[in-house]
Amino acid sequence: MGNTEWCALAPNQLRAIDTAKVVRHYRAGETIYNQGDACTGIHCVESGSVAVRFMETDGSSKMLRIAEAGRTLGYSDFFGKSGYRTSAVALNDVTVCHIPAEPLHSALTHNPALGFAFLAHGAEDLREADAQNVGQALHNVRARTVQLLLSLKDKHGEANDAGEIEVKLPLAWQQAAEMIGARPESVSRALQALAEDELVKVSGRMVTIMDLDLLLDDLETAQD
Amino acid sequence: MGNTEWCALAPNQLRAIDTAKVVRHYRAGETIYNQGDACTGIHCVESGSVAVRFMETDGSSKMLRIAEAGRTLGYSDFFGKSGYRTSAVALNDVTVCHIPAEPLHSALTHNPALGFAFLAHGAEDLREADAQNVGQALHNVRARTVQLLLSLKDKHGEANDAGEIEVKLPLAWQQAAEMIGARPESVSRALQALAEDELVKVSGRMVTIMDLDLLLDDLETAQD
DNA sequence: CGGTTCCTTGATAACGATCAAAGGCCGTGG
DNA sequence: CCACGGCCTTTGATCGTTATCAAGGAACCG
Repeated sequence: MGNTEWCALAPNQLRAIDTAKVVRHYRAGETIYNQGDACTGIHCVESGSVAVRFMETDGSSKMLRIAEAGRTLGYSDFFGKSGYRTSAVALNDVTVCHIPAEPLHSALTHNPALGFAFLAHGAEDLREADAQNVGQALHNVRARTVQLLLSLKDKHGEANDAGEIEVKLPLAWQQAAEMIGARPESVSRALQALAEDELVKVSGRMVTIMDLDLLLDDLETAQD
Repeated sequence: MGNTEWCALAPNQLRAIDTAKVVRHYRAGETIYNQGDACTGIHCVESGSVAVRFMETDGSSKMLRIAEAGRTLGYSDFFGKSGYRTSAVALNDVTVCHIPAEPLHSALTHNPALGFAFLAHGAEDLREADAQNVGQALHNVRARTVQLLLSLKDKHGEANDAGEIEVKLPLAWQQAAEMIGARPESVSRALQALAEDELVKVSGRMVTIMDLDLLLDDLETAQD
């Protein structure tokens, strides 16, 4: 199960969770759970990337975040206990293990350290949500696009021979647009502008950051 | 301490916290803690309203949320353990009690129920942050203004004889604008438009919702 | 190869930001 | 009690960014 919150567990507790857990595989586009479904437990992403999105009553929706391997999904809905607030959809081939409510609840009651791990996890998610809020309110599409690139580079970036960072995006422009609160056309134009300024190179879903420092400078210098 | 997460505590644990806590009073505009300060514990709002805001390196800032009586401040920074991510400023006269790290940590280790309470609290904050994200991305200033009004009416609204809801705003337009990611001028104009449509009446910081259902309809019908 | 889906490109329009100025509100001090 | 200064709010005019609409092109897949 990798080195996640579960490290906090004693061997016998871990065994109880391990026997109860269900491992599932999803292909790109498949739904892991749907907004409104009853919350039967939590989901841990073991590999792949999962999009978390929220849909409004009128049908419009927004992608809230991307959960990478090692992240836990639906835990906040679990503790909030009123069904899933969001939907989770696989962005590529994904392995998820589902942990039913009961063994989890029991482990939490017997091991405070596990609770701390979840609290830290929750703090991190809130931090990211707040950061997105701030970015959306204060920065223009170009800056938000850069921020998205920067946040994706950690998990999806790879340095090449030229000292550049190649980021293989796990999402379509359309979805990227949804993440930063813009239209696909605007993201397309923003990336084009960045390419013209020789800050990045774009080729399909592969974006190469030519000079990380220059890109960071660009964020600082941004007019809004 | 009202009926907050602390209800989960046994009498002797409660006493330990009670003796360690420090009650403080703040006047409008005073700072409870500053972004970047070391996190010495958590703060519970006992009365009044507290603004939580985040400032960027360039000086621009955004108000993230308003913490009302009964809410806990800084807990996510406490669990994230790297200083306060945000600043907290009193919007009006406020009573806050500060609970130092040590007794809190100890109570959490000995009482899993307290951990659950904080997890639920965190889930709620994340839910609200997500909702703000969605609103900011999908709705125009008028709709966001309405949403802010609706969210404030629960704590600051009061029904009058005519069946209307009078909402006494705890913040200036300027701050309201910062919350919904807009400029004060835009909020002013949005409220004016709502008044012209006879959905609300505005008089200083008192906003009267003339018909809640009509206002909700307006949100649904909104063009974006 | 035809279909779908996604991306680009261009033209236009609208929403909200920005700038500037004037008017209220309130506390302070004469 | 009135005058003053500061801060917030309103109002008007203009500008810019981004959404929107529309059409053409590229990539992918059966």
